[in-house]
Amino acid sequence: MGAHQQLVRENDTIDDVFVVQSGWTCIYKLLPDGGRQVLAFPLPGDIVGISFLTLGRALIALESISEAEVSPLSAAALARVRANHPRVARALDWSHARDVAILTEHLVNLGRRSALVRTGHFIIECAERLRLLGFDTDGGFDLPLNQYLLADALGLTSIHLNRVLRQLREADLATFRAGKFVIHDIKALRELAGFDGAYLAPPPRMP
Amino acid sequence: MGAHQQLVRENDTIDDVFVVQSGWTCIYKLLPDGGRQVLAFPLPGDIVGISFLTLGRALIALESISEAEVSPLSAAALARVRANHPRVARALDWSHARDVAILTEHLVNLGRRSALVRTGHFIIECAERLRLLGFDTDGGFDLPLNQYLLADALGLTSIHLNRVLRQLREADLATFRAGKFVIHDIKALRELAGFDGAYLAPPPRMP
DNA sequence: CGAAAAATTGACCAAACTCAAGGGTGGTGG
DNA sequence: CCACCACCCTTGAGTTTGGTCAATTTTTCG
Repeated sequence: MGAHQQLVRENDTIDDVFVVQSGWTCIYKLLPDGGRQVLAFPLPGDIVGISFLTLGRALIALESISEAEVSPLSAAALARVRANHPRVARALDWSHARDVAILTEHLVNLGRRSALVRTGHFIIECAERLRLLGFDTDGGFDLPLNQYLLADALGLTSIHLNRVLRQLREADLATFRAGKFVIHDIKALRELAGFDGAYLAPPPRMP
Repeated sequence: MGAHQQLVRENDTIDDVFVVQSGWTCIYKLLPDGGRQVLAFPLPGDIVGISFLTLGRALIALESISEAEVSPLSAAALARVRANHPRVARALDWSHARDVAILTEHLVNLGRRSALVRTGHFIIECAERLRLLGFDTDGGFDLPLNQYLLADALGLTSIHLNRVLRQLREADLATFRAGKFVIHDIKALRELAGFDGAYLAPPPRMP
């Protein structure tokens, strides 16, 4: 599927979850005044919409932001796999718990961190998530977003985000250009962000 | 149990969930700089910590803020009740999905709403949640918090929250005093907040 | 090449924070 | 009964952070 395809709209009735197989996606909510808050960027392996099966309808929208593969999975199929494969069921539970942990950290980010620290935290989180997926993020990583989308995730205007990115660049911490983050000094960036990756850690013992 | 009792600290290892039976509680995260972000105020009937069973340890802290009853429930007991009572299992799923929806709305609140609108939204949400629990919130409701805690929930300083509360009072929308909100004009407040309560709605058909 | 999208910048403004000082209020012990 | 203390609330003055408006430049892509 191409970039910028809408897979779920707010208030859609839902019978499937969506399994991201490759590429970048985002989930968001719109506001009456036209604003948008990006809630998360589900990555390959992530499952979107588990809770909306229970609620009966989507409270958020889902969109691809790069070329992406996203597979719908019916509630019935999900229930079957859960029933027949306890280890998979546990993995699903863990995945969902981690999603909530990421959402929670995002909330903290918006509520209690300055634009600069918040942006730094976001960068480290992305790098860490990609690293756990097996990507090498030492020097940086692809993040195929424009600054509008990034700003909507970070609760900033795109203009202010632009200035924050310049600060990061001028402090030789990280550079964002053409959909790529280059990290110059990950140690300093982690320190700036006060990053504690415990919420991303895989479970103690999992298949 | 009395007010201001800590039930779970961040990073505690966890074998139980906590069922709030009566009173007000809050869950929060602390920041390296001493700041605090309150994530939610679980009310009677809410269950705290389901996802931490899966993760093995708590990523948040839980505290009572008023006189409250909170019952621990072991993972084993929870699994048993799930297995034996499908309707209860469904209710638990729904409750958890709703918690995530509330968290999500809180995130939107912090990311994209002004202090005034955000505070208004919070008030309406509380009133609505209490109403769904059977309380009469037409004129207002008890909210046994101090302004520090409320500010930490809303991502504001207590000083600024105080000014926002004054604005609400002077606009004849709502008054907060001595742990009570009095709502003067709920219609106008809803409008101010752009409140859409869909995320709180009970499921289409539930026991 | 040329149009559209995205990024960047400047000047100015508004929202929210900081610092500092008072005021209430309820509880406790003298 | 009152003085005192702890905790919370309130307000003012000044600063900082982030937002708004309005260009201009750069990049992307057909």
